[in-house]
Amino acid sequence: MSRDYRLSRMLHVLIHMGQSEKACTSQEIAAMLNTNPVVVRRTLAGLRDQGYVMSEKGHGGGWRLTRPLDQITLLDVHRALGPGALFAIGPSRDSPDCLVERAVNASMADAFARAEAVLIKELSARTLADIVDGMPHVARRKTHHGSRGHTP
Amino acid sequence: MSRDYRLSRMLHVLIHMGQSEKACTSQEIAAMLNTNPVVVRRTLAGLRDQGYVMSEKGHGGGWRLTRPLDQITLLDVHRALGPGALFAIGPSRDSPDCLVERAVNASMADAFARAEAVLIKELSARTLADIVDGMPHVARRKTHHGSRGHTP
DNA sequence: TCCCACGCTACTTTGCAAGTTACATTTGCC
DNA sequence: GGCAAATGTAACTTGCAAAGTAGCGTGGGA
Repeated sequence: MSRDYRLSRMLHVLIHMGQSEKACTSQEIAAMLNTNPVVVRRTLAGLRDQGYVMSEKGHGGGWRLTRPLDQITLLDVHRALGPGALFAIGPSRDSPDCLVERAVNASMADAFARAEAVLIKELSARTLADIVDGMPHVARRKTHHGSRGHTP
Repeated sequence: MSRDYRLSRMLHVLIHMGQSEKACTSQEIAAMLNTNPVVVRRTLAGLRDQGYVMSEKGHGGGWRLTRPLDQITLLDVHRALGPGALFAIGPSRDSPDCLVERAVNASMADAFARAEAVLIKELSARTLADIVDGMPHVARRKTHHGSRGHTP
């Protein structure tokens, strides 16, 4: 079962944006993430619509953060990416009228809801600035990406 | 992103086995889950290998529980299904040398680990018998499945 | 002996998000 | 004004892991 790497990727990208003076183009971000510029635009569109980034067309255009890193939580980003499932495991719907299936799904839903509550709490308690603060000192000023772009 | 319904399905099936006097065939279980008998055998093989069910060939053969429902937890079943991901979201590996990516993944890993710990705790604290106890009284004795098999 | 039933391999199909192509539109630079 | 940089978005293709399926082997009870 393939995984959803969008959250990790966007957190990565947003921190780089927060540390850059100029706008980042979709092409540059695509190179950073080993993907296609169109995929970058699709993903960032959600963050733009929720107000965390803004985009500009034309020369010198690209993407910029709209607020400081300490005002964006991991939960903010997760939610801006849209209603994707948190858990890979879900309730089956083979026999909706079956009382056993209902009871099983109810018990699972309760267990998963508790775990989700913890995850939501954890994600909302961390900002992008916290992630930067957790990095080695030298890295805060100059991340791995030099003038020659992201290391493949 | 498709979901993994095996846990829910197996919990469903195991409870029915626990309430049945006779063995359940792969064909019967497949009908219950709207799937193919081969898929049922594949999935139950893991539970058999871990000792929760046993299988018998030939007339009157099929699958049976090896222990009472109150001695099987949701975690037991989950683990018997093999190393599948709990979360749909994962760490990206676009730039393994990038310090930002590492910091992002470390922060996410910590948050997800806390949620996973809660889920593991919840799943290990519930048995299949607890699920049955949570059902309406009449349903405990005679679940929806009558002599004519599972309702589609 | 026959048929029930599991065991398992090998191959095909499916679902769906990413990948890709293509084109429209905006915008700053020269 | 022309050109190139850059986003926006539709439409189509691709990749891939798990389910679906066909087929055959083997054990075992009637």
